[in-house]
Amino acid sequence: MAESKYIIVAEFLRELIQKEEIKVGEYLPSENELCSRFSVTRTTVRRAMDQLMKEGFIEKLQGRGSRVRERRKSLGLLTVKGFSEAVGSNVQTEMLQKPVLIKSNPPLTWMNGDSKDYDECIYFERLRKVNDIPVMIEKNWLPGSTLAELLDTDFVDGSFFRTLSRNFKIEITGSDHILKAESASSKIAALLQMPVGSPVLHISVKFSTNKTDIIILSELYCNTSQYPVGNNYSLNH
Amino acid sequence: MAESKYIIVAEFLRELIQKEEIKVGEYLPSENELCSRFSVTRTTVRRAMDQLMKEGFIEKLQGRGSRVRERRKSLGLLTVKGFSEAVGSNVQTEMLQKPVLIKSNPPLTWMNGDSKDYDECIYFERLRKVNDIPVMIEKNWLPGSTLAELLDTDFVDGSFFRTLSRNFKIEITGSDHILKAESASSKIAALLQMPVGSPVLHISVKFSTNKTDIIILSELYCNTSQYPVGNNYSLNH
DNA sequence: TAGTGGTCTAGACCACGCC
DNA sequence: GCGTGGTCTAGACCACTAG
Repeated sequence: MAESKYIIVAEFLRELIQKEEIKVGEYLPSENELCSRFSVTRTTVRRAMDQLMKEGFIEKLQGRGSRVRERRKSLGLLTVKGFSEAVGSNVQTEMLQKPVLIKSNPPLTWMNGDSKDYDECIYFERLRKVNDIPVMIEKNWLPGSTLAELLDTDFVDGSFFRTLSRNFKIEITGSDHILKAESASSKIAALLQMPVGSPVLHISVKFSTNKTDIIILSELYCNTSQYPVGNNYSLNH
Repeated sequence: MAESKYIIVAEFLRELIQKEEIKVGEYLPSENELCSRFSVTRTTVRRAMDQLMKEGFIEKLQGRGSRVRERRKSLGLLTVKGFSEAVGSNVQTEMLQKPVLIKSNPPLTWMNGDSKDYDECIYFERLRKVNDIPVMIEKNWLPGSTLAELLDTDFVDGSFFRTLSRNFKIEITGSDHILKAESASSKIAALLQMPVGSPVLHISVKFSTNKTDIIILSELYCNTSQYPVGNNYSLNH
């Protein structure tokens, strides 16, 4: 069964965006041009573009055209995106543990019932700072070894998610969060340079992607005293 | 300028759902039936239903029909919905302050720059419990006095959001969150029955609605030790 | 005025669920 | 087999933006 035409058109455009052959703010080919290029009707092209709009890749401007937008703005801060896109300026990232293949399971928070066992996964750990003040510890698990290439790859612009998009065509399609306020353990407190027992925001995240077999698990510990965590949601993509 | 036909069809269906003339799990009229009822083509009807799907009201099942779904499931837990929909069972709500019209501004968190001053707003405060354990304090502001009727209205099924939907056709279309882990003040600690200084999750929320002049502001304080806060996001409505 | 996206028609055929 | 939603065609006219 061949793929639908609108999916083919959407994939074509999505790849142009992922490879940044059309950059943020630049316009896609017009609907009529895409019609003739793919020999389809405008309905089909519009369907493809509606899909990309829903995914947050583009926005349409009547009378002007369709433009690539910054995807983060349509997806929210910590909702489904990483950190380097989240805070505008003066963000530093310290890699506490470079990506390695480990032989144990990811944390159990999300590993109940629905998911099989993974005998190995890729793990890395980072410390995020704003203006040289540590604000977040980020532990990441990528179950399975499908993406072992990641071990040898430098992150595109320092961004994990951008690397997944550009190099592997993996896009985040959803996320589940569990939020807790906890007292900082001695280890967490030391890394975040705060007194032991201070309140920290603990977020467990499960990201789902367009590849059904690929998920990403994260455990975040945030010092919110100066930089609270933001999140936003909108139906009007 | 008359409204588009697909908007008229969508409004017709949305109202049926809001009034629960079609209940959760029940099927809408088929696309073809709506075509003849409104004298439009299937394209137009499908457009209307795509809109409702995006808003989270319905889901389509190929070969069967289109069904009303529980909207909360498409919008996430604390993302854009209230509490009584969020936790399945054993939830009690204690009204600490019944809705009143107060003459002061809502809290300043969201009142920066973009928004005008409100000389009055509706305020109410609730304590949410699970299995008789207090888990969340909820302070709510509804700027302006447009909805003064609310003061005399009992909440539909005890739900504030359902009341807005059923009685006022107000639907949540988005939300902004600011999350902080804080130490419980004596007042908060007393209400949540936890020691002073315990970590509490403080969430400031701004809800936007389909009526541009109506927003809702909330300040939530959660004891997450037993009942953490959940949140989820998905592109695949 | 030319080009873009927004709405809409009147068909067609396919894939799926159910009886 | 029948009814449902899913995909697609080949047009049409409108609303908006920009040169």
